[in-house]
Amino acid sequence: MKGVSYVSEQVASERIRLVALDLFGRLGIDSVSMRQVAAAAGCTVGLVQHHFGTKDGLRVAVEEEIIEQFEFALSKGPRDRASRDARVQSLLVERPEIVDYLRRALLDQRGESAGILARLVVMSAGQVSEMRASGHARTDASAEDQVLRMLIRQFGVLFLEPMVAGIWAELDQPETTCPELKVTLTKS
Amino acid sequence: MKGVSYVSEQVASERIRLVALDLFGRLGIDSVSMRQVAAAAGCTVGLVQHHFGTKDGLRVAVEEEIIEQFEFALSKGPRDRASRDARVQSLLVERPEIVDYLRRALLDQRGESAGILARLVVMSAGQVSEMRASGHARTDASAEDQVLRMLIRQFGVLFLEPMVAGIWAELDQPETTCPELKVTLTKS
DNA sequence: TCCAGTACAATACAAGTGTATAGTCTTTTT
DNA sequence: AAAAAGACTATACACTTGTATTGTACTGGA
Repeated sequence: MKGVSYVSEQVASERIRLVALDLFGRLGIDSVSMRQVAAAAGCTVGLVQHHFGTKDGLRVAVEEEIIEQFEFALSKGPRDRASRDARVQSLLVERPEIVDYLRRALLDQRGESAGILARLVVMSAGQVSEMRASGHARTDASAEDQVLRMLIRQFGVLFLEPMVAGIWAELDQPETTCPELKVTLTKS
Repeated sequence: MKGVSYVSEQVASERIRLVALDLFGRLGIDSVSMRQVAAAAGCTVGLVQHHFGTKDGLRVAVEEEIIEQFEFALSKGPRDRASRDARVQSLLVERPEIVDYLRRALLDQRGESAGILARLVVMSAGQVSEMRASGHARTDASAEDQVLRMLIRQFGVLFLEPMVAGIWAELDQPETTCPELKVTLTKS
């Protein structure tokens, strides 16, 4: 046991999982190599293999981390819709890597990463049926609709945000790529 | 000049460009190899190189195709907002590969593919300023707002559609991955 | 006829990929 | 203390990647 413990001095396997989640979310799984992950985690490729076997094993571990966070946010605290939404929302705001990762998973549709979406849908469906049973949700609307609305309510804005931000970035500093835009906008 | 002309018997460079746009949009540029493009176009890698130089050259050509389609949709026909929106909308509906490609470009934010967004923003800004000048748009609102609204109006639904469809797919056939969901949903 | 230019194919190569294997420490267990 | 287990490194291998190079067939103009 070490006396001093820096933030970066966690157990290595956890550090690897965290940087992998970050890199996967920012760049996409396929665009991130095992060696990049190892370098970012400050270890060698062999150690990543030792802890997670293959790259797909690392992906599974990363998704497991996400699922755990969701389960935690859903299980603790009061069970009404507003409270739960707030907890999920604060999780997503505090950990944007998760949003990035899920956005890519949702975008890809196909591929192994689609599985995590199924699990989140299952969790949301479980929440909806529980809220229906406990009187926190109406029972005169279809459960599918409520699930979809719950997902859109929680992810919609966060998924769209980088897209809108990207457009805004182009509007704010268009002179780097297209000098005439700024003029057009300011004069009109 | 050939007497018979099948649909797949266009000039090869055009065929390559079209299948590249399709593959890039569906799988992402990085996930598509030159050899995949060549195979899908029914030629060899050498020919792709011959026509487009590098993979980045192919990407530029693909984006040029998209820009041309937009310019055509914006330039022809009546110039009021409703007509223009309808033309752009029908372009995007008829060619979903373009939507797929732009969704990825917008999602990636970084990378060379961000450039095409800048060009589309410039085009939209030009449209807005023209509509302001010709009285087809208000001048009491900010031009930035109008540009953003125009982009969201034209792309928003199409960008979101596959994501929502993905969630719906999980809701419709969840028994493949999670048997208990179907029960939960139908009984509640 | 020559010949220059273009469309296309075949192959070769260096770099990067995931992963298997073997080895060296360090810790824990007996 | 001896041994088993785990953390971690180093290296090698087969494969894919983008691209450079070279060669072949066909075209249209001189």
